[in-house]
Amino acid sequence: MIENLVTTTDASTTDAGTTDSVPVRAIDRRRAQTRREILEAAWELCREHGLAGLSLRELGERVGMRAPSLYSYFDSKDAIYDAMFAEGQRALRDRYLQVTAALGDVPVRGLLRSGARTFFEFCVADPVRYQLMFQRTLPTFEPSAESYALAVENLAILATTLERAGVTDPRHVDLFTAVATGLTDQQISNDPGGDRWARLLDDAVELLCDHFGLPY
Amino acid sequence: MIENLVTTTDASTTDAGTTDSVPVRAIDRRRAQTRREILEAAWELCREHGLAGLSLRELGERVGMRAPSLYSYFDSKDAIYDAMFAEGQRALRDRYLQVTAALGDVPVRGLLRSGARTFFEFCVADPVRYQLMFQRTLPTFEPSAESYALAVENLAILATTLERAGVTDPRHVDLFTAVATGLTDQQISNDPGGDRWARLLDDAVELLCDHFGLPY
DNA sequence: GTCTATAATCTGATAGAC
DNA sequence: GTCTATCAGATTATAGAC
Repeated sequence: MIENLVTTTDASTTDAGTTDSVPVRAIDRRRAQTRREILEAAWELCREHGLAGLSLRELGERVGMRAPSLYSYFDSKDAIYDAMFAEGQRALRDRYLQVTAALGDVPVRGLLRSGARTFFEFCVADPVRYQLMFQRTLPTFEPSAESYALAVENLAILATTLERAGVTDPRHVDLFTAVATGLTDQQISNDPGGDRWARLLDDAVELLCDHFGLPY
Repeated sequence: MIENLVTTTDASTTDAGTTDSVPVRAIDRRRAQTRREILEAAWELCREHGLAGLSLRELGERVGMRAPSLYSYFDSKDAIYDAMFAEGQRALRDRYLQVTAALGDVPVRGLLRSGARTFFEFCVADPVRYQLMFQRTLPTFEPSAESYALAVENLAILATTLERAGVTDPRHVDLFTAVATGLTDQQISNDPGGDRWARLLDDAVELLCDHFGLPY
């Protein structure tokens, strides 16, 4: 899923050489592949032991290497969290763009409905990712400037979608995001695996659209 | 604040002896006082280093004793978290009861408005407490049966308040809680110390009341 | 790039003297 | 009840051989 999610914040942009470029690029590809494997294992471990329960020993073991070898791929543990954060933001962006591209001239309420549902399902699908991306729970970790920029980009996409739908009042924007995250949060915290709040999503969006005075 | 919050889950119910009962009770009081001091220091440290950043050595140092001595007051680190969780639930209950007692025959919308604001302000006042009470972020910690019962009691108080206001549809109850937690969560995560979402609270409640068809 | 070895430090928890 | 000493690990991170 999400095949072309590269996750290389540093491995690209240096493949301009022409001579010997084939083996070099093969090595880069291998390296990027290993980074992906490490991150995939990191996600697994975080789902098993909680976000803060990630250990480099166990992570190394999971990908078939010793903990110190991980430092060939990431500068620190927080750098791994940062790559995961960025990966999550990219995945959300791809999901947003994919959905908004599929909908051509859908009515504005449908736009907001599917926007809210896209966010909701993305978050519910992986609570640990949600925790990393949207909640301040790891005291030491703070996203890098590059990763933070991805988060800002996603907020911009959201704002654009709302604007396309005719929601321009900042208070309305904030209310919309609050309702969406509230339903999401309750679903994750109080009915994991269920649909108790998911079933309220469309009604909530409709209610907000009425309040905003949007056309049907 | 909240003077009579005793936090003794185990220290009471054993003061039936008549002979020598005065010094025994004095010792119990001293013990309970020390427990309170430990918990107060634990809150402080969690606010400084995050919920998961609590360390028994540092906690002992903060209250003027060595880490092992803490085991005279609490069975384990998780027992400390559990006492904090219970303390939070009791504080919320006291706040609820205090507010609903002050309002006698207030109109139903006013009841919901102040109920939502009570919850909102309680949570925003102490994000770490909010995290401990309402978010699953400490992998090892799970509230004890007694502490969990306090949480259930608070949910019952909330349900009763909503019912008093005429909100009986379970979907409406869930929507109300989702909106309240959504505003709360956004305020804590994206505007700590500010009032960006606090200012939307009354409008949101009014919107929900309209939707529920409640009288003014 | 991967390894071993280890630094340096932290952790929660226990034993037993006093 | 408090202490010291310690268990039995855990942790991230680095040095240096290969």
